[in-house]
Amino acid sequence: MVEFDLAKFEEEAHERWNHVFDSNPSDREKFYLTVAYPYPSGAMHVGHGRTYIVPDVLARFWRMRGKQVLFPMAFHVTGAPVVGISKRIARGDEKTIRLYRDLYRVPQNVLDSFTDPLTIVRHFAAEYQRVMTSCGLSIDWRRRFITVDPTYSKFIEWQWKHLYEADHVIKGAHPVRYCTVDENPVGDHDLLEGDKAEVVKFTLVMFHHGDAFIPTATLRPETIHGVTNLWANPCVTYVKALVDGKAWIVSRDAAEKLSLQDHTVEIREEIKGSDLIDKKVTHPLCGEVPILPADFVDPDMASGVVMSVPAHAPFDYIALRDLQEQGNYCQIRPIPLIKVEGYGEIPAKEAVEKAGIKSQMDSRMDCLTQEIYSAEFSKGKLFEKYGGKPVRVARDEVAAMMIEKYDSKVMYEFDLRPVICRCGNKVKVKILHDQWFLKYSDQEWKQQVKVQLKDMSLVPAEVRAEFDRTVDWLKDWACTRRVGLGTRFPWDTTQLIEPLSDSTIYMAYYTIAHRIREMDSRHLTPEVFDYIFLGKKSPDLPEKKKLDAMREEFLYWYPYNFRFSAKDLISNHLTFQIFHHVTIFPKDKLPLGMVVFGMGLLNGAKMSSSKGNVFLLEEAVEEFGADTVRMFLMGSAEPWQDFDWRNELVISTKKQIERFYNTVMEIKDAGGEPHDIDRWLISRLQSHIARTTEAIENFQTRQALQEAYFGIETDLKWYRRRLPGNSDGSRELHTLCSVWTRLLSPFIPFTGEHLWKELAGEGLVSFAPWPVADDRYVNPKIELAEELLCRTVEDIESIRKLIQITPKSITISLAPEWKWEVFSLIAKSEDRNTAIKEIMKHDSMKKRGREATDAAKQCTTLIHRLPPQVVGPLSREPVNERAVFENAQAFLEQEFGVPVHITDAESSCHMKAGTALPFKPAIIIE
RNA sequence: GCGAGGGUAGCCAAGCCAGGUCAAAGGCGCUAGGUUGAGGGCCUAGUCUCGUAGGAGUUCUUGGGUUCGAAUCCCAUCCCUCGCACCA
Repeated sequence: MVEFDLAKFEEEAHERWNHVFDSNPSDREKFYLTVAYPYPSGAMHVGHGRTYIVPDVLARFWRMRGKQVLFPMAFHVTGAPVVGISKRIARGDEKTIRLYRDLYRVPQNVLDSFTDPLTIVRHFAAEYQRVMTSCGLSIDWRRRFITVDPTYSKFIEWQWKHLYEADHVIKGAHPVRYCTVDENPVGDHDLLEGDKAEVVKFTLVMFHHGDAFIPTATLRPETIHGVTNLWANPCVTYVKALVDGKAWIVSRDAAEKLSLQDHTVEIREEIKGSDLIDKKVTHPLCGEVPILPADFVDPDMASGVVMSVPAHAPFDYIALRDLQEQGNYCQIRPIPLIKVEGYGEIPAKEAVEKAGIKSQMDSRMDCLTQEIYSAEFSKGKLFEKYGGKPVRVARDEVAAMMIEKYDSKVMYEFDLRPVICRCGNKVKVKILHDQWFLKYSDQEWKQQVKVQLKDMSLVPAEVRAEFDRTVDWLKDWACTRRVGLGTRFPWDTTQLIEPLSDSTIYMAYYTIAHRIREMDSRHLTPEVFDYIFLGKKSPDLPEKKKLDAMREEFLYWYPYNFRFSAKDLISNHLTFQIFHHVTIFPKDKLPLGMVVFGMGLLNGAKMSSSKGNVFLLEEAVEEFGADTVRMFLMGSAEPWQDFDWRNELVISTKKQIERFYNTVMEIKDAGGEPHDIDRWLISRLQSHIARTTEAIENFQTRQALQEAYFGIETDLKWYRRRLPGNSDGSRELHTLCSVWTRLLSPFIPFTGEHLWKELAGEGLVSFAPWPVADDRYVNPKIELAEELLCRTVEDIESIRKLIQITPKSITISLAPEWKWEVFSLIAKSEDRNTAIKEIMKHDSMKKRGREATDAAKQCTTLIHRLPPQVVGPLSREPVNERAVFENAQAFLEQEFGVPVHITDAESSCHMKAGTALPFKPAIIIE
């Protein structure tokens, strides 16, 4: 007998699987599943493992069910991150190098070549393919491509032509992070600091000062009515500049920023901050107010001047108070304008005093500010005299009104500072023109997507709400970039198509990927793709034969049946792809279903490559074996749930596989004659087959394993316990082994192949027929009898444990026939509460009196406790309990090591005998 | 803040949609016993409280409600996780 050795099984299987999963159109029904292709910028960890193993299990399952299965894979290499990585490696960034050298185990000579971004993705794409193969993924690798292949770019260009013609691509302006030294937009990877900072939209409230404007930047324009003063920093140098031909007074930093945001700016003169103090300014909505000094005003924050609303802003309140305590500006009073539940007249004052804050520098000030802003935004209402509207409504209305009537402008600025480019310069916000958008805001387009969503099957069902909401919420998407790898944007070749936008219909490309490779990319005009995907004929198509073959593949495979992807992609990729599909493809080629994954944890903490909290998939496979990794990942949680990788649990998974293997090897050649217990085993097996099948059809890998592994194992344990001492089991066990191996082989294909060779001799289990539950083998009577026996054995055990005497004999006393009548009447009755009354109306029961009522009550309790699948048959037909126990007498005596007697309760004089109920005989241990 | 999901025994986790099969599957950990004995062994039993007869009592975040009956349905509450975009 071959010892359990996963490494050996893996080697054997890989040899036999060479190219067997390559899949071509055939006369069988197809099943096409795709999973989000990886961005290969680093090594695979066990979290990735799950993402690709789930579809593989499904692919293997449907293949065994006789479908023509397509499971392809490609690599997404477009985008910016890898460009940043290569730059960091080139300049010797320690952190990056450590990650790649130590965690991802890239040899030094390879690492040296990583200064070229394409080399990085090519290296890891090869790694991915190698590790995926080692995990046993049944992928058709002929169809592999990467997203910078020239043929793929042609395909993307074709797609965009259609989007453009459908009016979904528009040009606009967009604020971006921008470095004025590099003269380039700044991506995440180019930042030294401030990667959390977001661009927010400030309203510039324009105060008049002589012939000039003093713009103050605010997020709360509705508070204009409560302005008591402005704040300027006396230590800062301001400038007077002509902005779009009109004089503005702003900080020097602000002047430069404004020039990046669609304003012409000419600086005319410098003004010391101290010269502004005590000057008066006016605004039509709040009248005349003074400018007061404040150190906290940051010249790098928007315009460098802010308006002060001491009633509602803690910073303003406390700054004003400080000045007043020195005896200045005592005539200024906070002007409240917002009523908010939970606060009195002047919320800022109240909050500051309640918290006992003494100084502007108090670290709690930010929290406090946040708290008041939130409360006012969510629950606040303007006073009646200012319109009485809720703050969240008034904010936008006031801003719009001030822009229209009072010269206000919008200014973009970061919500956090500093934001520093890796060149060391401060990053600013620039409004970029020539920015292209996908018009996801288009209501009609949204509507088409919604219609399609309705027809799609979504797993798990709960995510439907999230999809619906995402469609409603999507705004225009900036779809072109200036840095990174990717396909050139057709209408502006200085820009690239953004990586999420080039990954929306590539599932269609898989169907032709292995054939289009043979074509010259220069021949791949839009007309060619129109023919392949849409069947549109045009003259002079090149290499018509090849095109026809591709058209045939596409028609056969498309649409895909299921797409698998991570949960966090719902709000972009998974939804985008529906948008693009509905535009380009006809109804019968639109996606059919999606499965959304949960995320991976490592020992309870979120897996993250950047934090080093990952376990590499390759290491896992080496240490525990591919089948172990697969079975653990599939069995520890359902695909859409989060799973937690813990080594000690993985170890026990390996033991389970070993136990399965050893059991099959032990019992497969048993040759005994079948008994009743064999019929029981095979009967039970049918429901395990049915339930496993149903679970996998519903993507419940965990449920399926529970059923296919533990369900059958538990039965087998009971079976072997029930066998007479001298028996190894019957030849039925061979059937069971064959079924069992096939049920588990999608999960543990390597062990599966090895066992299948032992069992069947030839052929691959990967293509063996999936077991089908056969009703002819289902025997409810025998299952019920065994259930009765098993329950009785459990009862005997629990009594024996409790009384702790050494028993000399066991008597099983069976309930009389009239109790079966009672049982059946109660079980059948609609209302089990009134059933007792009904029963007592019968004369035969009346004469038993109290005894009958008690029995009825006990039966009611029992019926509630028994599973419905037991109660149902019992109510129709009593079990011949005597036969069950007499057949099992030898077994019982062997189990308990004492003589076992079977009696009728009615003829017994033992006081316990009266407690006998149907399906629950009285047990007397003496 | 907005949107989606979730809180079950020492831990992980099933059950909840279709209320009585629920003191609540399975696993891990722990405890005891067995295994004539190496190897991240294997097997059996126990693991809320009480109980010398298969039982009873109190549990499923918290507080209410509906019901003969609630882990499951309704309302409220507290806490947690994820997404909120130009980033794959």
